[in-house]
Amino acid sequence: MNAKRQQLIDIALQLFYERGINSVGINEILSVSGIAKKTLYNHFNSKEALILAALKQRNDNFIAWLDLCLKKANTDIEVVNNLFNGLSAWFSNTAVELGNFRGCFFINTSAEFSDQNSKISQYCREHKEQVRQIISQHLSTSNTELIDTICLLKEGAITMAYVNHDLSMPPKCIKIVEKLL
Amino acid sequence: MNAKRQQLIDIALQLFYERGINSVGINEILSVSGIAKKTLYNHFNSKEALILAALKQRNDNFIAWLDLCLKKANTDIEVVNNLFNGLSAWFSNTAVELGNFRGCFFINTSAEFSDQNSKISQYCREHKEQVRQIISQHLSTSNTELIDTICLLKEGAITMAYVNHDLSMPPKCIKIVEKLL
DNA sequence: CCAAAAGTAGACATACTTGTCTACTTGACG
DNA sequence: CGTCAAGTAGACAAGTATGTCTACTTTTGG
Repeated sequence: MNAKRQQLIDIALQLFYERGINSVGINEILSVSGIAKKTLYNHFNSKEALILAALKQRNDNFIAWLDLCLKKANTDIEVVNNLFNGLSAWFSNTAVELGNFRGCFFINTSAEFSDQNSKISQYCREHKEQVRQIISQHLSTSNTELIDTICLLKEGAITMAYVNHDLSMPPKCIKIVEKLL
Repeated sequence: MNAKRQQLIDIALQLFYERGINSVGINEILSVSGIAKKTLYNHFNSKEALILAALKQRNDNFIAWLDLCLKKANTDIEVVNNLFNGLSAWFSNTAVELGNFRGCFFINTSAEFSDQNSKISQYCREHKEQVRQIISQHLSTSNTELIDTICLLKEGAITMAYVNHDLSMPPKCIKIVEKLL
């Protein structure tokens, strides 16, 4: 049954994102989901495989949410507005699809796994690349300098929201991009 | 003896920064340092106390390095240059005082400790506040918008260097600030 | 309707975690 | 030179981690 598999992924993602991957054990995922250990190891070879599935799930959710945000925009400046207003909504837990804000799952996961060649770290990198692609797709220009700037501001805003508890950056990001155009 | 205490802090900081706090056990710190467990628990009540001491040590190192970087500047634009050139040096392991780059120790630690009210998360926040203060001190303006922008770009550059393996952001940050002035 | 697949419960192996404690040794200093 | 703090080595307690395995039950499809 794939339902059990999906259930495991969903609960693992929620717990991993809420508390960090290394702070959540297999046994907790099992007791919360009410699924047997054998079933988990039928679907996933190891905890790492489950982590990768949870990362992929989060990536899918995030990309879908972002795409929806940016799709509504008609001009480049609207794309920028929608991106940073979207971040604001995420930070203040208004974006239901993304769950309670606890920073970027991929930044957090990179921080936990120091081996930069591990599949996990690589996947985090790929996620960031995909996000960049989505942003790029919705902009009419292929000005890489501008896209770099937007990504830079985005990462800064996420980090400051999580670490500094400063949620006020997204509007400032919009102003900065406006000035640069 | 305070020498043993300092030795424990130094080795703990190195291992914690290299591999993440939750991935490094007390026993490893002891075997690497060659210090007895009793001695560690004479100086620190718990692993958490050692973590806090390591965070403080890193904060001291980082602030000293940053202050030295910025001190050499005579104008605001030079301050900005020195800041981001300093980050470049850090990312490419040219800033010996900061060790091999593995992202920002405080961002990484925040990611590992989900409880935002814990002393550890609070200390990470305080570190970011101190860094902002240092930058602010070296600038002639007290334009908070500008300081926000610089901090935003700084956090973005650190995150992209670590997660994306993109070390090229600092020069771009300088250009962005120049355009905004 | 029955066989195969997929589920459950949970004991178990093995390894590692933090923190305590005993018994012994070393070194600094009045 | 002897006392006492500070160090060492490491066994131990109690808990947790991942992953395996047995034995049993439920679901499902031909």
